[in-house]
Amino acid sequence: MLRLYDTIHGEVRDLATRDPGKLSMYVCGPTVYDLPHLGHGRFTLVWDVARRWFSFRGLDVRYVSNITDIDDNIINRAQREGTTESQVASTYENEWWEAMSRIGVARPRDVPHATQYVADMVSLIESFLAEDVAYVISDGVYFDTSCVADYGLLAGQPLDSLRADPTIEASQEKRSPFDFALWKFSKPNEPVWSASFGDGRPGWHTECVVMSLGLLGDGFDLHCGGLDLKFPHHENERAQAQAARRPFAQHWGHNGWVMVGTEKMSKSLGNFTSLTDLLERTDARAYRLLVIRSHYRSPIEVSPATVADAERALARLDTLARRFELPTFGGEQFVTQNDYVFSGRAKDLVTSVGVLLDEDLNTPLAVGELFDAVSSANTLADEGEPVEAAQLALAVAVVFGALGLAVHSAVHEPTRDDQALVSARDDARSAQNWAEADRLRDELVSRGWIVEDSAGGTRIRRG
RNA sequence: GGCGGCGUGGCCGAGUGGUUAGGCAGGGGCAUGCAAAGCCCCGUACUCCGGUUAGAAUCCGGACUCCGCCUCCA
Repeated sequence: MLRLYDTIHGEVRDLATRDPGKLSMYVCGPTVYDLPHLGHGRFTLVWDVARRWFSFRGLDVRYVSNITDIDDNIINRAQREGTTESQVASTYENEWWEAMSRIGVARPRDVPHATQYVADMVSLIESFLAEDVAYVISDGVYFDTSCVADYGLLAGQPLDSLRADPTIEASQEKRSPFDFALWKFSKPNEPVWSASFGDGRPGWHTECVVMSLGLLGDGFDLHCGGLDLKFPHHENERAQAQAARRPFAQHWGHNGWVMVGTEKMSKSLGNFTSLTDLLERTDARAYRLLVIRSHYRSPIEVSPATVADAERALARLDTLARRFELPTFGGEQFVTQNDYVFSGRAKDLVTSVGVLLDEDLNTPLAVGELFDAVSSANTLADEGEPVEAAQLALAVAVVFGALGLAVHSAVHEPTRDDQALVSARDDARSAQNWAEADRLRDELVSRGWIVEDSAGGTRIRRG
Protein backbone atom coordinates (compact mmCIF):
# COMPACT_ATOMS: atom_id res chain seq x y z
CA MET A 1 0.00 0.00 0.00
CA LEU A 2 1.27 3.42 -0.92
CA ARG A 3 1.30 5.83 1.95
CA LEU A 4 1.86 9.56 1.94
CA TYR A 5 1.88 12.33 4.51
CA ASP A 6 -1.40 14.23 4.45
CA THR A 7 -1.18 17.86 5.48
CA ILE A 8 -4.69 18.05 6.86
CA HIS A 9 -4.30 15.09 9.19
CA GLY A 10 -0.67 15.79 9.95
CA GLU A 11 0.37 12.19 9.53
CA VAL A 12 1.31 9.59 6.97
CA ARG A 13 -1.83 7.91 5.68
CA ASP A 14 -2.81 5.38 3.08
CA LEU A 15 -3.11 6.96 -0.32
CA ALA A 16 -6.64 5.91 -1.18
CA THR A 17 -7.86 6.15 -4.74
CA ARG A 18 -11.38 7.06 -5.74
CA ASP A 19 -11.30 4.61 -8.63
CA PRO A 20 -9.42 1.35 -8.20
CA GLY A 21 -6.04 1.42 -9.90
CA LYS A 22 -6.35 5.07 -10.88
CA LEU A 23 -4.87 8.06 -9.14
CA SER A 24 -6.06 11.57 -9.84
CA MET A 25 -3.42 14.10 -8.94
CA TYR A 26 -3.35 17.86 -9.25
CA VAL A 27 -0.20 19.90 -8.81
CA CYS A 28 -0.39 23.68 -8.72
CA GLY A 29 1.72 24.92 -11.61
CA PRO A 30 3.54 28.15 -12.28
CA THR A 31 2.43 31.65 -13.04
CA VAL A 32 4.36 32.33 -16.21
CA TYR A 33 5.81 35.81 -15.83
CA ASP A 34 9.50 35.03 -15.31
CA LEU A 35 12.11 32.30 -15.69
CA PRO A 36 11.52 29.24 -13.53
CA HIS A 37 13.64 29.28 -10.37
CA LEU A 38 15.08 26.51 -8.23
CA GLY A 39 11.94 26.32 -6.13
CA HIS A 40 9.91 25.53 -9.21
CA GLY A 41 12.52 22.98 -10.10
CA ARG A 42 12.16 21.31 -6.77
CA PHE A 43 8.40 21.03 -6.68
CA THR A 44 8.23 19.72 -10.21
CA LEU A 45 10.96 17.18 -9.47
CA VAL A 46 9.38 16.08 -6.21
CA TRP A 47 5.97 15.45 -7.72
CA ASP A 48 7.43 14.03 -10.90
CA VAL A 49 9.26 11.48 -8.77
CA ALA A 50 6.03 10.74 -6.89
CA ARG A 51 4.12 10.35 -10.12
CA ARG A 52 6.73 8.01 -11.54
CA TRP A 53 6.86 5.92 -8.38
CA PHE A 54 3.09 5.60 -8.24
CA SER A 55 3.17 4.58 -11.87
CA PHE A 56 5.94 2.08 -11.18
CA ARG A 57 3.60 0.53 -8.62
CA GLY A 58 0.99 0.06 -11.29
CA LEU A 59 -1.31 3.01 -10.75
CA ASP A 60 -2.69 4.78 -13.77
CA VAL A 61 -1.85 8.32 -12.72
CA ARG A 62 -3.78 11.19 -14.21
CA TYR A 63 -1.40 14.02 -13.45
CA VAL A 64 -2.82 17.47 -13.99
CA SER A 65 -0.80 20.65 -13.61
CA ASN A 66 -1.92 24.07 -14.66
CA ILE A 67 -0.36 27.12 -16.22
CA THR A 68 -1.57 30.36 -14.70
CA ASP A 69 -1.50 32.66 -17.69
CA ILE A 70 -3.39 35.64 -16.31
CA ASP A 71 -2.30 37.33 -13.14
CA ASP A 72 -1.19 40.70 -11.76
CA ASN A 73 2.46 39.80 -12.20
CA ILE A 74 1.93 39.07 -15.88
CA ILE A 75 0.04 42.31 -16.38
CA ASN A 76 2.74 44.27 -14.59
CA ARG A 77 5.48 42.77 -16.69
CA ALA A 78 3.61 43.35 -19.92
CA GLN A 79 3.05 46.98 -19.05
CA ARG A 80 6.62 47.47 -17.95
CA GLU A 81 7.93 46.00 -21.17
CA GLY A 82 5.34 47.52 -23.44
CA THR A 83 4.09 44.21 -24.67
CA THR A 84 0.97 42.12 -24.24
CA GLU A 85 -0.01 39.80 -21.45
CA SER A 86 -0.34 36.89 -23.81
CA GLN A 87 3.13 37.59 -25.18
CA VAL A 88 4.63 37.54 -21.67
CA ALA A 89 2.74 34.37 -20.81
CA SER A 90 3.73 32.50 -23.92
CA THR A 91 7.38 33.57 -23.64
CA TYR A 92 7.72 32.27 -20.12
CA GLU A 93 5.59 29.24 -20.69
CA ASN A 94 8.04 28.25 -23.41
CA GLU A 95 10.91 28.79 -21.00
CA TRP A 96 9.05 26.66 -18.50
CA TRP A 97 8.66 23.67 -20.75
CA GLU A 98 12.21 23.98 -21.99
CA ALA A 99 13.47 23.81 -18.40
CA MET A 100 11.08 20.95 -17.54
CA SER A 101 12.30 18.98 -20.48
CA ARG A 102 15.91 19.50 -19.47
CA ILE A 103 15.40 18.32 -15.90
CA GLY A 104 13.49 15.34 -17.18
CA VAL A 105 10.13 16.24 -15.68
CA ALA A 106 7.49 14.43 -17.69
CA ARG A 107 4.76 16.45 -19.31
CA PRO A 108 1.55 16.45 -17.25
CA ARG A 109 -1.26 14.48 -18.80
CA ASP A 110 -3.38 17.64 -18.78
CA VAL A 111 -2.14 21.23 -18.76
CA PRO A 112 -5.12 23.49 -18.17
CA HIS A 113 -4.55 27.18 -18.82
CA ALA A 114 -6.45 29.56 -16.59
CA THR A 115 -7.63 31.72 -19.46
CA GLN A 116 -9.43 28.72 -20.96
CA TYR A 117 -11.57 28.23 -17.87
CA VAL A 118 -12.85 31.72 -17.27
CA ALA A 119 -16.44 30.88 -18.17
CA ASP A 120 -16.54 28.18 -15.49
CA MET A 121 -15.03 30.60 -13.00
CA VAL A 122 -17.69 33.15 -13.77
CA SER A 123 -20.45 30.59 -13.16
CA LEU A 124 -18.93 29.57 -9.87
CA ILE A 125 -18.70 33.17 -8.72
CA GLU A 126 -22.29 33.79 -9.79
CA SER A 127 -23.43 30.90 -7.66
CA PHE A 128 -21.51 32.26 -4.69
CA LEU A 129 -23.10 35.67 -5.12
CA ALA A 130 -26.51 34.08 -5.33
CA GLU A 131 -25.97 32.40 -1.99
CA ASP A 132 -24.30 35.43 -0.41
CA VAL A 133 -21.07 33.51 0.08
CA ALA A 134 -19.44 36.21 -1.98
CA TYR A 135 -19.97 39.96 -2.18
CA VAL A 136 -19.09 42.78 -4.51
CA ILE A 137 -17.05 45.78 -3.46
CA SER A 138 -15.49 48.55 -5.50
CA ASP A 139 -12.50 46.64 -6.86
CA GLY A 140 -13.88 43.16 -7.25
CA VAL A 141 -15.81 40.19 -5.93
CA TYR A 142 -14.70 38.70 -2.63
CA PHE A 143 -15.27 35.40 -0.91
CA ASP A 144 -16.69 35.56 2.60
CA THR A 145 -14.41 33.25 4.56
CA SER A 146 -16.72 33.26 7.56
CA CYS A 147 -19.18 31.18 5.55
CA VAL A 148 -16.90 28.15 5.70
CA ALA A 149 -17.10 26.58 9.13
CA ASP A 150 -13.77 24.80 9.03
CA TYR A 151 -11.80 27.55 7.33
CA GLY A 152 -8.25 27.24 8.64
CA LEU A 153 -8.03 23.46 8.37
CA LEU A 154 -4.95 23.59 6.18
CA ALA A 155 -3.47 26.53 8.04
CA GLY A 156 -3.64 24.36 11.13
CA GLN A 157 -5.52 26.92 13.14
CA PRO A 158 -9.01 28.36 13.16
CA LEU A 159 -9.90 31.55 11.40
CA ASP A 160 -10.22 33.62 14.54
CA SER A 161 -6.67 32.82 15.64
CA LEU A 162 -5.12 34.03 12.41
CA ARG A 163 -3.66 37.45 12.52
CA ALA A 164 -4.02 39.87 9.69
CA ASP A 165 -0.72 41.43 8.77
CA PRO A 166 -0.92 44.94 10.25
CA THR A 167 1.51 46.28 7.68
CA ILE A 168 -0.94 45.62 4.89
CA GLU A 169 -3.76 48.04 4.63
CA ALA A 170 -6.95 46.05 4.46
CA SER A 171 -9.71 47.30 2.30
CA GLN A 172 -12.29 48.95 4.50
CA GLU A 173 -14.96 47.41 2.34
CA LYS A 174 -13.99 43.82 3.03
CA ARG A 175 -16.01 42.03 5.65
CA SER A 176 -12.91 40.36 6.98
CA PRO A 177 -9.22 40.81 6.23
CA PHE A 178 -9.07 37.13 5.29
CA ASP A 179 -11.67 37.42 2.57
CA PHE A 180 -9.99 36.97 -0.77
CA ALA A 181 -10.61 38.14 -4.31
CA LEU A 182 -12.53 35.80 -6.58
CA TRP A 183 -12.62 38.37 -9.35
CA LYS A 184 -10.83 41.64 -9.93
CA PHE A 185 -12.51 44.36 -11.89
CA SER A 186 -10.30 45.51 -14.71
CA LYS A 187 -8.63 48.86 -14.85
CA PRO A 188 -8.06 50.61 -18.16
CA ASN A 189 -5.73 48.76 -20.52
CA GLU A 190 -5.98 45.51 -18.65
CA PRO A 191 -7.17 42.21 -20.04
CA VAL A 192 -10.87 41.78 -19.48
CA TRP A 193 -13.51 39.07 -19.53
CA SER A 194 -17.14 39.97 -19.30
CA ALA A 195 -19.26 38.84 -16.41
CA SER A 196 -22.71 39.63 -15.09
CA PHE A 197 -21.22 41.03 -11.89
CA GLY A 198 -18.73 43.27 -13.71
CA ASP A 199 -16.02 42.84 -16.30
CA GLY A 200 -12.61 41.82 -15.08
CA ARG A 201 -10.36 38.83 -14.53
CA PRO A 202 -10.35 35.86 -12.18
CA GLY A 203 -8.45 35.60 -8.94
CA TRP A 204 -5.73 33.01 -8.58
CA HIS A 205 -7.49 30.90 -5.96
CA THR A 206 -10.55 30.52 -8.15
CA GLU A 207 -8.55 29.39 -11.13
CA CYS A 208 -7.09 26.32 -9.45
CA VAL A 209 -10.29 25.11 -7.83
CA VAL A 210 -12.17 25.34 -11.11
CA MET A 211 -9.46 23.61 -13.13
CA SER A 212 -8.80 20.81 -10.66
CA LEU A 213 -12.46 19.96 -10.18
CA GLY A 214 -13.15 20.53 -13.85
CA LEU A 215 -10.63 17.97 -15.01
CA LEU A 216 -10.45 15.51 -12.15
CA GLY A 217 -13.97 15.75 -10.79
CA ASP A 218 -15.39 15.76 -7.28
CA GLY A 219 -13.40 14.11 -4.55
CA PHE A 220 -10.24 13.64 -6.57
CA ASP A 221 -7.39 11.88 -4.84
CA LEU A 222 -4.39 14.08 -4.33
CA HIS A 223 -3.60 17.77 -4.44
CA CYS A 224 0.02 18.85 -4.22
CA GLY A 225 2.18 21.92 -4.24
CA GLY A 226 4.86 23.81 -2.41
CA LEU A 227 4.48 24.34 1.30
CA ASP A 228 3.95 28.03 0.74
CA LEU A 229 0.74 27.28 -1.11
CA LYS A 230 -0.76 25.53 1.92
CA PHE A 231 -2.07 28.82 3.18
CA PRO A 232 -3.77 30.78 1.87
CA HIS A 233 -3.89 29.36 -1.66
CA HIS A 234 -4.93 25.80 -0.93
CA GLU A 235 -7.06 26.88 2.01
CA ASN A 236 -8.95 29.20 -0.27
CA GLU A 237 -9.37 26.62 -3.00
CA ARG A 238 -10.78 24.28 -0.43
CA ALA A 239 -13.05 26.93 1.02
CA GLN A 240 -14.59 27.52 -2.39
CA ALA A 241 -15.16 23.82 -2.95
CA GLN A 242 -16.81 23.62 0.46
CA ALA A 243 -19.04 26.56 -0.33
CA ALA A 244 -19.96 24.96 -3.65
CA ARG A 245 -20.74 21.73 -1.75
CA ARG A 246 -18.35 19.80 -3.91
CA PRO A 247 -16.04 17.24 -2.31
CA PHE A 248 -12.50 18.37 -2.89
CA ALA A 249 -9.05 16.76 -2.69
CA GLN A 250 -8.97 13.78 -0.34
CA HIS A 251 -5.27 13.99 0.35
CA TRP A 252 -2.89 16.95 0.45
CA GLY A 253 0.85 16.82 -0.18
CA HIS A 254 3.28 19.68 0.30
CA ASN A 255 6.97 19.81 -0.44
CA GLY A 256 9.61 21.76 1.48
CA TRP A 257 11.49 24.84 0.41
CA VAL A 258 14.70 25.42 -1.35
CA MET A 259 16.97 27.27 1.03
CA VAL A 260 19.70 29.70 0.20
CA GLY A 261 21.97 29.62 3.20
CA THR A 262 19.54 29.73 6.08
CA GLU A 263 16.78 31.59 4.30
CA LYS A 264 13.94 30.36 2.20
CA MET A 265 14.49 31.17 -1.42
CA SER A 266 11.70 33.37 -2.66
CA LYS A 267 10.79 36.03 -5.08
CA SER A 268 10.10 38.50 -2.34
CA LEU A 269 13.56 38.07 -0.82
CA GLY A 270 15.10 38.38 -4.25
CA ASN A 271 17.54 35.57 -3.49
CA PHE A 272 16.41 33.16 -6.14
CA THR A 273 18.49 31.44 -8.76
CA SER A 274 16.82 30.66 -12.01
CA LEU A 275 16.57 27.03 -12.94
CA THR A 276 17.51 28.01 -16.45
CA ASP A 277 20.83 29.38 -15.17
CA LEU A 278 21.57 26.30 -13.11
CA LEU A 279 20.96 24.06 -16.10
CA GLU A 280 23.41 26.12 -18.15
CA ARG A 281 26.29 24.97 -16.01
CA THR A 282 25.20 21.73 -14.39
CA ASP A 283 24.22 18.23 -15.38
CA ALA A 284 20.46 18.41 -14.88
CA ARG A 285 20.50 14.99 -13.28
CA ALA A 286 22.56 16.42 -10.42
CA TYR A 287 19.61 18.54 -9.35
CA ARG A 288 17.31 15.54 -9.37
CA LEU A 289 19.80 13.59 -7.30
CA LEU A 290 20.11 16.50 -4.90
CA VAL A 291 16.33 16.58 -4.55
CA ILE A 292 15.84 12.86 -3.95
CA ARG A 293 18.79 12.64 -1.60
CA SER A 294 16.78 14.48 1.02
CA HIS A 295 13.18 13.96 2.00
CA TYR A 296 10.60 15.85 -0.03
CA ARG A 297 9.16 17.53 3.04
CA SER A 298 12.52 18.77 4.32
CA PRO A 299 14.14 21.98 3.22
CA ILE A 300 17.08 21.49 0.89
CA GLU A 301 20.10 23.65 0.53
CA VAL A 302 21.14 24.39 -3.00
CA SER A 303 24.55 25.95 -3.37
CA PRO A 304 27.51 25.51 -5.69
CA ALA A 305 28.99 23.15 -3.09
CA THR A 306 25.95 20.90 -2.74
CA VAL A 307 25.42 20.81 -6.49
CA ALA A 308 29.07 19.87 -7.08
CA ASP A 309 28.75 17.19 -4.41
CA ALA A 310 25.78 15.71 -6.23
CA GLU A 311 27.59 15.83 -9.54
CA ARG A 312 30.47 13.81 -8.11
CA ALA A 313 28.06 11.28 -6.64
CA LEU A 314 26.49 11.02 -10.06
CA ALA A 315 29.87 10.18 -11.55
CA ARG A 316 29.88 7.06 -9.40
CA LEU A 317 26.59 5.98 -10.97
CA ASP A 318 27.82 6.80 -14.44
CA THR A 319 30.87 4.65 -13.86
CA LEU A 320 28.60 1.77 -12.91
CA ALA A 321 26.55 2.36 -16.04
CA ARG A 322 29.66 2.26 -18.15
CA ARG A 323 31.01 -0.87 -16.51
CA PHE A 324 27.77 -2.82 -16.94
CA GLU A 325 26.51 -1.06 -20.06
CA LEU A 326 23.25 -0.24 -18.37
CA PRO A 327 20.21 1.01 -20.25
CA THR A 328 18.97 4.53 -19.63
CA PHE A 329 15.57 5.51 -18.36
CA GLY A 330 13.81 8.78 -17.77
CA GLY A 331 12.29 11.52 -19.80
CA GLU A 332 8.79 10.74 -20.94
CA GLN A 333 9.38 7.02 -20.47
CA PHE A 334 8.06 5.51 -17.24
CA VAL A 335 9.38 2.26 -15.83
CA THR A 336 6.98 -0.12 -14.14
CA GLN A 337 7.62 -2.96 -11.78
CA ASN A 338 6.49 -5.48 -14.35
CA ASP A 339 9.07 -4.43 -16.90
CA TYR A 340 11.86 -6.45 -15.29
CA VAL A 341 11.92 -9.67 -13.36
CA PHE A 342 14.75 -9.95 -10.89
CA SER A 343 16.00 -12.67 -8.63
CA GLY A 344 18.49 -12.94 -5.80
CA ARG A 345 20.10 -9.79 -4.53
CA ALA A 346 18.63 -7.68 -7.30
CA LYS A 347 15.15 -8.75 -6.29
CA ASP A 348 15.91 -8.07 -2.64
CA LEU A 349 17.09 -4.59 -3.54
CA VAL A 350 13.95 -3.74 -5.49
CA THR A 351 11.83 -5.08 -2.64
CA SER A 352 13.55 -3.25 0.18
CA VAL A 353 13.83 0.03 -1.68
CA GLY A 354 10.18 -0.33 -2.65
CA VAL A 355 9.17 -0.61 0.98
CA LEU A 356 10.99 2.64 1.70
CA LEU A 357 9.44 4.49 -1.21
CA ASP A 358 5.95 3.23 -0.50
CA GLU A 359 6.13 4.81 2.94
CA ASP A 360 5.91 8.53 2.28
CA LEU A 361 8.48 8.47 -0.52
CA ASN A 362 11.53 7.91 1.60
CA THR A 363 13.92 8.67 -1.22
CA PRO A 364 16.94 9.49 0.99
CA LEU A 365 17.01 6.04 2.55
CA ALA A 366 16.31 4.49 -0.82
CA VAL A 367 19.25 6.35 -2.33
CA GLY A 368 21.42 5.11 0.51
CA GLU A 369 20.49 1.52 -0.24
CA LEU A 370 21.03 2.04 -3.94
CA PHE A 371 24.53 3.33 -3.36
CA ASP A 372 25.22 0.33 -1.17
CA ALA A 373 24.11 -1.83 -4.06
CA VAL A 374 26.53 0.00 -6.35
CA SER A 375 29.38 -1.11 -4.12
CA SER A 376 28.00 -4.64 -3.97
CA ALA A 377 27.70 -4.89 -7.73
CA ASN A 378 31.28 -3.71 -8.20
CA THR A 379 32.50 -6.16 -5.57
CA LEU A 380 30.62 -9.05 -7.15
CA ALA A 381 32.10 -8.23 -10.51
CA ASP A 382 35.59 -7.99 -9.01
CA GLU A 383 35.09 -11.36 -7.35
CA GLY A 384 34.07 -13.14 -10.52
CA GLU A 385 30.30 -13.16 -10.20
CA PRO A 386 29.50 -11.29 -13.41
CA VAL A 387 25.95 -12.50 -13.82
CA GLU A 388 24.77 -11.59 -10.35
CA ALA A 389 26.74 -8.35 -10.50
CA ALA A 390 25.09 -7.37 -13.76
CA GLN A 391 21.64 -8.19 -12.38
CA LEU A 392 22.22 -6.03 -9.34
CA ALA A 393 23.58 -3.18 -11.42
CA LEU A 394 20.58 -3.38 -13.69
CA ALA A 395 18.27 -3.28 -10.69
CA VAL A 396 20.01 -0.10 -9.52
CA ALA A 397 19.45 1.47 -12.92
CA VAL A 398 15.82 0.37 -12.98
CA VAL A 399 15.01 1.80 -9.57
CA PHE A 400 16.80 5.06 -10.26
CA GLY A 401 14.97 5.06 -13.58
CA ALA A 402 11.70 4.61 -11.74
CA LEU A 403 12.54 7.85 -9.93
CA GLY A 404 13.32 9.53 -13.22
CA LEU A 405 17.08 9.53 -12.82
CA ALA A 406 18.90 8.20 -15.85
CA VAL A 407 22.03 6.33 -14.85
CA HIS A 408 24.39 6.98 -17.69
CA SER A 409 27.03 9.37 -18.85
CA ALA A 410 26.66 11.59 -21.81
CA VAL A 411 27.95 9.93 -24.91
CA HIS A 412 30.96 11.53 -26.51
CA GLU A 413 32.15 9.99 -29.72
CA PRO A 414 35.91 9.91 -30.17
CA THR A 415 37.21 11.29 -33.44
CA ARG A 416 39.18 9.19 -35.86
CA ASP A 417 42.38 10.82 -34.55
CA ASP A 418 41.43 9.98 -30.99
CA GLN A 419 40.86 6.38 -31.95
CA ALA A 420 44.21 6.26 -33.68
CA LEU A 421 45.86 7.42 -30.46
CA VAL A 422 43.99 4.74 -28.53
CA SER A 423 45.16 1.92 -30.76
CA ALA A 424 48.69 3.33 -30.88
CA ARG A 425 48.69 3.28 -27.12
CA ASP A 426 47.47 -0.31 -27.05
CA ASP A 427 50.34 -1.23 -29.36
CA ALA A 428 52.84 0.57 -27.16
CA ARG A 429 51.50 -1.14 -24.07
CA SER A 430 51.61 -4.59 -25.56
CA ALA A 431 55.22 -3.83 -26.57
CA GLN A 432 55.76 -2.69 -22.96
CA ASN A 433 56.92 0.65 -24.27
CA TRP A 434 55.72 2.49 -21.18
CA ALA A 435 57.24 5.84 -22.08
CA GLU A 436 55.34 5.91 -25.36
CA ALA A 437 52.16 4.64 -23.69
CA ASP A 438 52.38 7.43 -21.12
CA ARG A 439 53.04 9.99 -23.82
CA LEU A 440 49.96 8.87 -25.71
CA ARG A 441 47.91 8.96 -22.54
CA ASP A 442 49.00 12.55 -21.94
CA GLU A 443 48.05 13.35 -25.49
CA LEU A 444 44.57 11.94 -24.99
CA VAL A 445 44.21 13.74 -21.66
CA SER A 446 45.14 16.99 -23.32
CA ARG A 447 42.30 16.34 -25.74
CA GLY A 448 39.92 16.18 -22.81
CA TRP A 449 39.67 12.42 -22.33
CA ILE A 450 39.94 10.43 -19.14
CA VAL A 451 42.02 7.38 -19.94
CA GLU A 452 41.46 4.04 -18.28
CA ASP A 453 43.14 0.74 -18.94
CA SER A 454 40.94 -2.30 -18.96
CA ALA A 455 41.08 -5.94 -19.90
CA GLY A 456 39.88 -4.89 -23.33
CA GLY A 457 42.61 -2.31 -23.75
CA THR A 458 42.64 1.47 -23.47
CA ARG A 459 39.26 3.05 -22.86
CA ILE A 460 38.57 6.74 -22.98
CA ARG A 461 35.67 8.76 -21.66
CA ARG A 462 34.71 12.30 -20.85
CA GLY A 463 34.70 13.44 -17.22
C1' G B 1 0.32 37.10 19.67
C1' G B 2 -1.17 32.18 17.12
C1' C B 3 0.54 27.88 14.49
C1' G B 4 4.45 24.74 12.56
C1' G B 5 9.44 23.13 11.86
C1' C B 6 14.88 22.71 12.64
C1' G B 7 19.51 22.18 15.60
C1' U B 8 23.66 15.25 13.70
C1' G B 9 30.86 14.00 12.42
C1' G B 10 34.98 18.78 7.47
C1' C B 11 30.33 19.45 4.14
C1' C B 12 25.47 17.52 2.45
C1' G B 13 21.99 14.38 4.59
C1' A B 14 19.21 9.87 6.92
C1' G B 15 17.87 7.86 11.47
C1' U B 16 11.84 7.76 17.14
C1' G B 17 15.48 3.21 22.60
C1' G B 18 20.56 -0.99 21.89
C1' U B 19 24.41 -3.04 16.30
C1' U B 20 28.85 1.62 10.60
C1' A B 21 22.68 5.04 6.96
C1' G B 22 24.46 6.86 2.40
C1' G B 23 27.15 10.49 -0.62
C1' C B 24 31.13 14.11 -1.10
C1' A B 25 35.82 15.64 0.80
C1' G B 26 40.27 13.76 3.75
C1' G B 27 43.92 9.73 5.55
C1' G B 28 45.85 4.59 4.98
C1' G B 29 45.93 0.06 2.10
C1' C B 30 44.94 -3.67 -2.11
C1' A B 31 45.24 -3.67 -7.29
C1' U B 32 47.91 -1.47 -11.57
C1' G B 33 54.10 -1.20 -15.76
C1' C B 34 52.65 3.75 -13.63
C1' A B 35 47.76 5.64 -13.37
C1' A B 36 42.38 5.88 -13.51
C1' A B 37 38.08 3.33 -12.09
C1' G B 38 37.02 -0.32 -8.36
C1' C B 39 37.47 -2.66 -3.53
C1' C B 40 38.95 -2.67 1.90
C1' C B 41 40.02 0.11 6.50
C1' C B 42 39.80 4.88 9.30
C1' G B 43 36.88 9.87 11.79
C1' U B 44 33.37 7.19 16.18
C1' A B 45 28.93 12.90 15.54
C1' C B 46 24.10 14.03 17.43
C1' U B 47 22.60 22.62 20.68
C1' C B 48 22.39 22.97 26.17
C1' C B 49 20.30 21.59 31.11
C1' G B 50 17.40 18.25 33.81
C1' G B 51 14.46 13.64 33.86
C1' U B 52 12.56 8.54 32.49
C1' U B 53 15.26 3.80 31.41
C1' A B 54 19.39 -1.55 32.71
C1' G B 55 20.41 1.46 28.17
C1' A B 56 18.60 7.80 24.50
C1' A B 57 20.81 11.39 18.90
C1' U B 58 16.10 8.81 19.40
C1' C B 59 11.05 9.37 24.95
C1' C B 60 9.50 13.47 28.71
C1' G B 61 10.26 18.58 30.78
C1' G B 62 12.83 23.13 30.34
C1' A B 63 16.30 26.64 27.95
C1' C B 64 18.62 28.76 23.76
C1' U B 65 19.37 29.36 18.48
C1' C B 66 17.61 29.48 13.75
C1' C B 67 13.76 29.04 10.02
C1' G B 68 8.81 29.25 8.12
C1' C B 69 3.35 30.45 7.76
C1' C B 70 -0.59 34.01 9.55
C1' U B 71 -4.65 38.17 2.36
C1' C B 72 2.98 38.02 -3.25
C1' C B 73 5.42 33.11 -3.27
C1' A B 74 6.62 26.26 -5.55
